[in-house]
Amino acid sequence: MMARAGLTADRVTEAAGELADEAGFDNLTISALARRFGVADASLYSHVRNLQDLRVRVALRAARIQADALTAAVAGKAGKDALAAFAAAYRDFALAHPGLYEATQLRLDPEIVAACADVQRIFTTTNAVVAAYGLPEPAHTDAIRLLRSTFHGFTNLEARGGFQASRDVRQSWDAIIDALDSALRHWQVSP
Amino acid sequence: MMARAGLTADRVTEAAGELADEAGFDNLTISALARRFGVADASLYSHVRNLQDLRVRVALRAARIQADALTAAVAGKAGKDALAAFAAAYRDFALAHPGLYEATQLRLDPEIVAACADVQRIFTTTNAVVAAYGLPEPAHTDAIRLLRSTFHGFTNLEARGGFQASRDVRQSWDAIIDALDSALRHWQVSP
DNA sequence: TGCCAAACCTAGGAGCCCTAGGATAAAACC
DNA sequence: GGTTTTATCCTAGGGCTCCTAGGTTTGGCA
Repeated sequence: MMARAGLTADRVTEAAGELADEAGFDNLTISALARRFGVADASLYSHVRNLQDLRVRVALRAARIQADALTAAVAGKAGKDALAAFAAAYRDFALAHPGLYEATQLRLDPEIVAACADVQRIFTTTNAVVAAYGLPEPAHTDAIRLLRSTFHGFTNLEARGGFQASRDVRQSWDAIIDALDSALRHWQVSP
Repeated sequence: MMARAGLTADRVTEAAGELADEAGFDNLTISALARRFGVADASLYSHVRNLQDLRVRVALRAARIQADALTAAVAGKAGKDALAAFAAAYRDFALAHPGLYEATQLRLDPEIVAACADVQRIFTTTNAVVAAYGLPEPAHTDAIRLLRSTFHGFTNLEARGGFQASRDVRQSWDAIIDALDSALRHWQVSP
């Protein structure tokens, strides 16, 4: 009588990502997702253990998409070129997929993080961008943290309308890349 | 028979802030707050319109505390001294009051933001710190956005355990302040 | 002391998460 | 093609949350 929706863990996760992008990761809910499929809430539990599991799946999917975008952006580049390309890909991903970007901020089990190749790819790509500046440890690690903090903080503020001054946000972003590049080149290595 | 809890909007908001600090802003719930007072859920609705209203009240309270800390920290300082003091106060607040800090990230109605003196104090204080570096517009605004982004991103990452390398987080923070100071001093003002 | 405005209550509806166990469509096998 | 098996999807229901409506008690004040 009623045709089946043809659900599977992947399709559910994919739709969950779309829902998160449209309604926000916080509003990613089992009920809303079931409604989207025209299915009872309970039906989703055949494919997903519970809401937390669904959120983790979306986060891992987001990591894969983000890792793809970042690694593709910096391929064959170095120095400021790589930094600018990395930054552009980072911001573009956050703007194009606000829900997935929120998902990347989910606190994941350290074991999952260590085992997830996509998360590791993000690490190594970030590492490669900074490595071109030739900083010794611990400055290298500090520089990575600076970049992660600034990119994350900026996109976060932008996403929730934190910049209300008239200055164009994109131009601020470009100026900040310049400033970060300058900071990396002139990093003061303490003894 | 049963002694009254002596609730009032302020006491409710204060307790809500404590609960948010202990359990996280996301877990600030009407039920949990009522339990904390030993009172029925419905009783709180005499003092607070609804959950969203409670969250806004906590956010405004957080803005006041944060504004107090920031303005007190930079009083009488300028240049890098002011920057370092601002940064220390910012991070200390985020670490001491994780729930209130999360509350400051709540998306508020622009009218409320404009009308809230404490939020404006945070703006003017940040503005003053950057003003000492004498940057012309639009570099001044870009520099403010850099600082806000980096501080916000760093504390956010730290709060959810985003820095897992062995490098001490506090030392990274200090190095990043140095780097930001350098970036502000050497800001490249485009024509 | 008696009245009034709060403070606080019980009762109950709606939405969400999740479990248990049953029905049914699609695939696998004979 | 018919039968068995499997996985998909269902209904029923419990617990937690937010919130409303309307009643009861308390503490202060005339």
